[in-house]
Amino acid sequence: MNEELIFKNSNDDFETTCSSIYFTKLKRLTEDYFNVSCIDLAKNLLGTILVRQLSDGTILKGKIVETECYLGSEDKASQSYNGKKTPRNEPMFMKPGTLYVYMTYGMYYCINISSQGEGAAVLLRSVEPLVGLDKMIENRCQYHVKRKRNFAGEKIPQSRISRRKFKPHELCNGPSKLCISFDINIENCNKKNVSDFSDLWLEERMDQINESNIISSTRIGIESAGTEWASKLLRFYIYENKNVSIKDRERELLRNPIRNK
DNA sequence: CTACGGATGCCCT
DNA sequence: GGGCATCCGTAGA
Repeated sequence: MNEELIFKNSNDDFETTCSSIYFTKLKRLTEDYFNVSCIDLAKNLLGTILVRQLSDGTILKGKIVETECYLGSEDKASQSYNGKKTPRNEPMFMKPGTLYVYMTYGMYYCINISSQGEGAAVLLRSVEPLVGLDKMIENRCQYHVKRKRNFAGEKIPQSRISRRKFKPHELCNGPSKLCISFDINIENCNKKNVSDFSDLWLEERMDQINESNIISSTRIGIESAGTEWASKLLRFYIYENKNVSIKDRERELLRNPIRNK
């Protein structure tokens, strides 16, 4: 549609297209935007732009392409199930638009945005990188440097770390990958309200997003909550977007049998 | 391509 | 002490 800009990375094989979003001043989402039901917010967030300003002034941008709902008291998979309120999940109960960042598996973060509804929040699962890909790669690489070993527990030689390459769609295709790429952690983002925070905010979408290109699917990694809640369609993603962490081919077929054959 | 196991630290019971 | 809204490398098809 609009003119496209080719982004080049220091790696030769690393390039991606980026729409004119890079140049456009988009409207920031204000508090009213977040004061809707969890499911509405999860769908509305698809296509909106996540913007992060790092302490050194670097701007990172990405389009939200995958979200999940955690409904609150009734939802067995939610940390706020049964009205459970703890120091950790308090942001889920704060006013809509509040960021809830928590640590999982001892080494990863996830970021949520609270919505209307007691204890309800939307998990941001995947983002399509648009601006600042170099910095995102650096953040992902540094994460490995910090660990000084790979995930098999072997030490990684420095030379190998610097050679590690990321394709654009591998940078933020998962809740914790996006937190690493965007340098989001508890200390710098938890409990802030996205409608009034200078380091992280959201901007209105330019894409046409509607029921025809949203896939509804089951949530990821919550099987232990039991089949009833694990099978509810509370995950939403943009159809045919490469940055989605896990695709649901069955649901895509149901939605669009002709296009998929 | 999918399946699987291990890392790792903190929260909550 | 159990479990976790994950990720990654390896093994095998």
